[in-house]
Amino acid sequence: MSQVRVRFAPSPTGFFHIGSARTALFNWLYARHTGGVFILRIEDTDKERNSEAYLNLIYDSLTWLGLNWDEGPKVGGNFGPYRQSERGDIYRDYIERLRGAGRAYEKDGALWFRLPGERYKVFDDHRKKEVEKVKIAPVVIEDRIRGRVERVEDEDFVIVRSDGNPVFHLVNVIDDIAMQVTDVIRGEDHLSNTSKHVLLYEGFGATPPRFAHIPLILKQNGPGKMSKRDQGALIEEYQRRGYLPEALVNFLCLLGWNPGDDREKMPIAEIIRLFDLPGVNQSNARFDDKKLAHMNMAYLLELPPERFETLARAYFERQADSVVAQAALSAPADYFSSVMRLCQPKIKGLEELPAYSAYFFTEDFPIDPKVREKVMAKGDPKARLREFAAALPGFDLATDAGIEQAIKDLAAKLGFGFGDYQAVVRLALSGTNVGPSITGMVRVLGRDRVRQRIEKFEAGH
RNA sequence: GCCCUCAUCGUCUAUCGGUUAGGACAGGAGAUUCUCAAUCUUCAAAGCGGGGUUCGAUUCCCCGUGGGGGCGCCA
Repeated sequence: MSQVRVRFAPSPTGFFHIGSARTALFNWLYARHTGGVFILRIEDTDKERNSEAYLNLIYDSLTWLGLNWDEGPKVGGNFGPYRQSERGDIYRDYIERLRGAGRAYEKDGALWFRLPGERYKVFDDHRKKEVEKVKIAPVVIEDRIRGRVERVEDEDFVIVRSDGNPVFHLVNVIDDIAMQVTDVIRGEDHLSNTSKHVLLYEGFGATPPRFAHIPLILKQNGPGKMSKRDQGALIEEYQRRGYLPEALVNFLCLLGWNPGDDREKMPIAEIIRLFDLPGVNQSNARFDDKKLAHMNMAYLLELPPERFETLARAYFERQADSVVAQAALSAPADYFSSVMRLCQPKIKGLEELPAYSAYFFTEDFPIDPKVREKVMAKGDPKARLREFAAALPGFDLATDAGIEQAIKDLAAKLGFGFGDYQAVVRLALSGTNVGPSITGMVRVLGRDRVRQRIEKFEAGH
């Protein structure tokens, strides 16, 4: 069998969203699974709505997700150009072939595709007008996911607008023929259009590709499919929020596909090995940001610390206008590194990082009044803090275990528990009751900073 | 309105006619721990309705119902 050639064909008319990304992903997976070719083709025939910014967003998003294309803009290929706006000559040739075969005619300034068969007129009460229909056998589509689908396409349709621009159905089919696409993998929203496409293939005397219509992604709340306007729909939003692309890709794979067993978190190489079109579900899936967040956390936890640190720095750099980010970025490299190692196992996503780590980078952090009230209400925390400060010079701060032992010794000597010191020291050092281990905090902050913060706290509270 | 399509816990899903209907996220409870997370244990939670076919249907067929999509000189 000849090599698989699939394409992802977005139009740069809006933000790149989850649904498009999943379609791109499934095409990419199928190409990688079969050792085929993944083509990127830009469907920019709608001059009114196209923009270069949206085009660049497509490139950026695909690249960020790791969905590299083998043919297309920037990388070239033997079937170019890969932007429809540059393929006018090709379309003209194909259109002439259609005219020559008597399958296209002009009406109202536009070019129409002629269906073969007997004609009759009928009133369409949805469109509130009389339309001409054609008696024609149903088009049969052997869909790789849906099975056998039959649909009657019984009206001529426009293929070139009166302004001279060819419509989507036409150029989509022409390009798939010209680029020798073997498998069309796209959203189910195109299933009803497929009858038009099959008829066009026949009009051109070409054999249609195999079709695979994948289920749609439904919006998280409310009715309908996910669209660019929905909360959490944009790829760039996840990029900006510091999500890990491998986590997002893994999550997206599971929306409409599964390996056939209970595994969920899987390396992409394993997904490529197992992915196949018959394994794709038929029913639509609702987007679930909680599950995505969980997947992201799982990936974040197992990241090598150096990579976490790199990503964290990049995240702060994107927030250059924030005071916390400024402070974090201007901290000494080894200090920043130590703080990140403390934070990585504790946070669920990079976007928690600024709030979670702020007090490491500034002395001007707030004391949470509710936490203060709670901590100061029990026992005699001020006394514990004084005792801690007094013992601090004798602590060995080299390791967490050493610090833990020092606090335990102090507590045992004076007849208190570890917790009696932990809570109030944490409050004085961070202003809150959440965070990394107290031993790690003391070690990373260092003796001087710890002493100063305790003194400042004692003076103010 | 017409056409296409889909239907298992709240959500994502497993089950190739025979299972105590399994897993994951979210939720509840507990354990662990220096806080908070994480982690571990555990609880609750599903076959849309009605007909068939069959010894036996979540699984196959039909009809409803419900969801989704399409019916543009948008893609």
